[in-house]
Amino acid sequence: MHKKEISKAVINRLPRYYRYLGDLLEKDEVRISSKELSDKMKVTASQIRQDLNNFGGFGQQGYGYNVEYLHAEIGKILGLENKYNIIIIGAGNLGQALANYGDFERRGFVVRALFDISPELIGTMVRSAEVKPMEELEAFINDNKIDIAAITVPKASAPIIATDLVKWGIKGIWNFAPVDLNLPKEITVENVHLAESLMKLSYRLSRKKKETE
Amino acid sequence: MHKKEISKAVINRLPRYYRYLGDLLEKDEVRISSKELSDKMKVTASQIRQDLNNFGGFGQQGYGYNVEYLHAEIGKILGLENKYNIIIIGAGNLGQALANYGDFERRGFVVRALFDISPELIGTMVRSAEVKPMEELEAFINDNKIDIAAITVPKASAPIIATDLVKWGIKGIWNFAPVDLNLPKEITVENVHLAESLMKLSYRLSRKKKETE
DNA sequence: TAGATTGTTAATCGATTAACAATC
DNA sequence: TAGATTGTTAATCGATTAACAATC
Repeated sequence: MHKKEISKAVINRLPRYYRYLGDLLEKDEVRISSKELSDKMKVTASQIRQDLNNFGGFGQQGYGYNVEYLHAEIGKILGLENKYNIIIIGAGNLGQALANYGDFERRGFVVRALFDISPELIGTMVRSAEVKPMEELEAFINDNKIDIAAITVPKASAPIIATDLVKWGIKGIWNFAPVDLNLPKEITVENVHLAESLMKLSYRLSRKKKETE
Repeated sequence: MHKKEISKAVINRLPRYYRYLGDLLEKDEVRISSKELSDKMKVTASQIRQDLNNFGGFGQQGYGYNVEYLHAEIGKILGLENKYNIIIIGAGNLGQALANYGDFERRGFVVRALFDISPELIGTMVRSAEVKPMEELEAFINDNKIDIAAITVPKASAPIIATDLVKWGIKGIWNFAPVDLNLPKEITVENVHLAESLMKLSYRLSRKKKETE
């Protein structure tokens, strides 16, 4: 028997729920109703309840949801109870920015090393991770239990490197290169296409400009 | 009379069409049918035709689409025929990474300055843009025609800075802080939530792991 | 108990896909 | 002209919202 597949739209919303619940938790809020949360997040209460009920009944009639409990449960759903070892391929500004962002580590994502071809970068430290030469990549993956590789290299090299990474056993790829990686379906690829994000902004700006003309 | 609003799903796909057409253009491809493009992009040909016809009939029966023409038209739709002046608030690694990314400039997005509070950064150059003190922000916006402000400051300061930016006339915000900015609806905000992207990756990884257990 | 709010079913809305006549 | 492929309408599918009985 097949458990109903969770839709992509729902999954996309989960991290945002998690963030809002984390914020409430920091403010020592104990309980919240779907209605209150819906006001804050500007989505319908109905959608919140539908989304959560894909995973289980986390609330209580007449009361609402316990903030701490719901936060923890969504964290589990998102797989945040696991620890993830990350390597970053490409130690340019973006790679360094990712390595330096301490919030990831708080959530259990630990950057183990960066890799680059530039001799000036090799050997330097970014936060607590070393920049290593690409030649050591395969061995490093073999010797360490690496879960995720972030790709921040130029467009042209990204597909080649991705193929290598998969060959060497990487299962999760966080891709920042402006290209779609065609990899076996058992590999999980999450894309961050900054240029496309900027174009969406420019679309909306230029359309608003046209409206007022 | 109201022209039918273009759905968000369609707009989200436009930059990807634009990218694929740009790639084809570089390979000197002259024409492409919705079927061929659908094979490459792994979406249905029907969706491609539907999406494009929201904006006009760019193709020709029996022939398909002229790559160069369609690329240019989508560029116009996305507002890429305009030039955009950008400032970056926060000159940390991420801000510097954005300023250094030359591809944006090629598309008409020019970084005019970065702003930061850190004395070590102030006065330094990132590519062709200077890091200036936050005190000069208001004057700089007044003296230059700034279209977009990228926010790469910590979560706590982001909403305050965003409010100031709006007060000083900024209409477009590219927000990298992990917070939702509640601004007047005439302000266009495009969010890049890296932590949420990483959580989506971890969700999918941990679910695949469970499946094989 | 009475009031509040969930969990869930049913209704609606919107987006995607299929089909095909129009036409290059 | 015959073949190919668009533009567009109609059918299907999926996601969101509304409604309300269940129940804390």
